[in-house]
Amino acid sequence: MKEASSKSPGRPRSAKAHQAMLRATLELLGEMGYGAMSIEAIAARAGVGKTTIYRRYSRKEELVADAIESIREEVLLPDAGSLWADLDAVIENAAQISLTPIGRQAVAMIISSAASNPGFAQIYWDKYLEPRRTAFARVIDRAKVRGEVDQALDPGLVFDTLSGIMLYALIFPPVGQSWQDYVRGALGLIFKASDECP
Amino acid sequence: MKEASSKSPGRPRSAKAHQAMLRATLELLGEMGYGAMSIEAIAARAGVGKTTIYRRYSRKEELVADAIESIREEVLLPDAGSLWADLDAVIENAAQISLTPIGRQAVAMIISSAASNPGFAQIYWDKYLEPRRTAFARVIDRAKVRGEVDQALDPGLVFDTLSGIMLYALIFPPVGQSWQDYVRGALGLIFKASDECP
DNA sequence: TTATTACGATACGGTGCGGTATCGTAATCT
DNA sequence: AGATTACGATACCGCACCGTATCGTAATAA
Repeated sequence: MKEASSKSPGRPRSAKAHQAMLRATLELLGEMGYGAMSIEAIAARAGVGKTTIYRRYSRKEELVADAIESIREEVLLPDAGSLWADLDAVIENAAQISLTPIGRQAVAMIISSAASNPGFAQIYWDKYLEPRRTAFARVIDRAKVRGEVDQALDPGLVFDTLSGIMLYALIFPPVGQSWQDYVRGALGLIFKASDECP
Repeated sequence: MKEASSKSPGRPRSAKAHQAMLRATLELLGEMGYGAMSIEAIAARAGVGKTTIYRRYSRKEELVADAIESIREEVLLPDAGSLWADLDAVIENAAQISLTPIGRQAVAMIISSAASNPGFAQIYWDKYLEPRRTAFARVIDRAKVRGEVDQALDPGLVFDTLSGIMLYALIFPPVGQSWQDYVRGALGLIFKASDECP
């Protein structure tokens, strides 16, 4: 009734239970962080038995990696008409995701376990950063066509710098200014340069 | 023989034991991260009794906060003659600290617990970032005197952006390029702008 | 000296979690 | 139908840790 695959006999694995445990994993990750998270707590939150989790994952890292990987999203950055209108869309998109508890804890986990478990950083890169980096390159391309920025500007480097300042502002929230405005100001530092400096 | 204070009678608290537990805390923080660190392990590593720790700190966060706070360092940025020579000194200084296991875990801890325990971020700001931010402002001032950058350039904003890209490069190490060179390239993005755009 | 406090070491009960096993039930294949 | 596999629930053992208490010893003040 759920998964009409074929192969083996017996009751098939419940997609519902699987989704519930991934969801609970993300919730708890956001609430308490990777280290403090227990399989028992995840099972309880998801309303599934521990067995059902252990049947799928043998280690916590596998579960968490899969949970993060399950976050699929579209990165849509339609042409807003001008460089800054496009940039505002980029900032807003990032704000709605990175300012989330899950986003915070995911980043913290990546940094903390970068040495012992580089897989987390890879997943985060593949699933989150890389698509945005590609989309951002298109924004810069459009700006180049419009003559708004230097033709030689490296989109990847700009994206990394932008990501950096966003991350920084996430940890040390600006005072007397919105997160978005602050990021916009830092971005101005870069694009004042590549305007047109003949 | 250790702390010749006055007041109360009885054996005074051992400065040696105190220092040993702070040191062990930093070591273990770098090795396994905040969450996985136990008081028992700290006591064992420091060669002190658990009692001796509990007599001073009632919670792990207090101990860790104090340990991080105990890292005192001078931030010396002597005039190296040119803007880029000064900047190289800044980058090198940051590299030697942030690329350390302790530095990594400290940052991870701050991000992870930023919501539940803003004290960590505050300590990091006061003890690490703020002194560097001030020192960096002097670097920019010198560059302004030399006419190397725009007079209106905001030193704080530049510093934040620089810190951001450093943090980003810490999480996602550049490939085929040293950390320092990568940061230098990103910095070029900013200072190409404020060179002299007449 | 005596009183007082800290020390390292060890032991203790309590708790939470890991990971496995078991149970009765539910879903699916042949 | 019967075989097979997954399910949620629960119990279980073992372990690591927490936080406190206790012990004999060391260091200091009066």
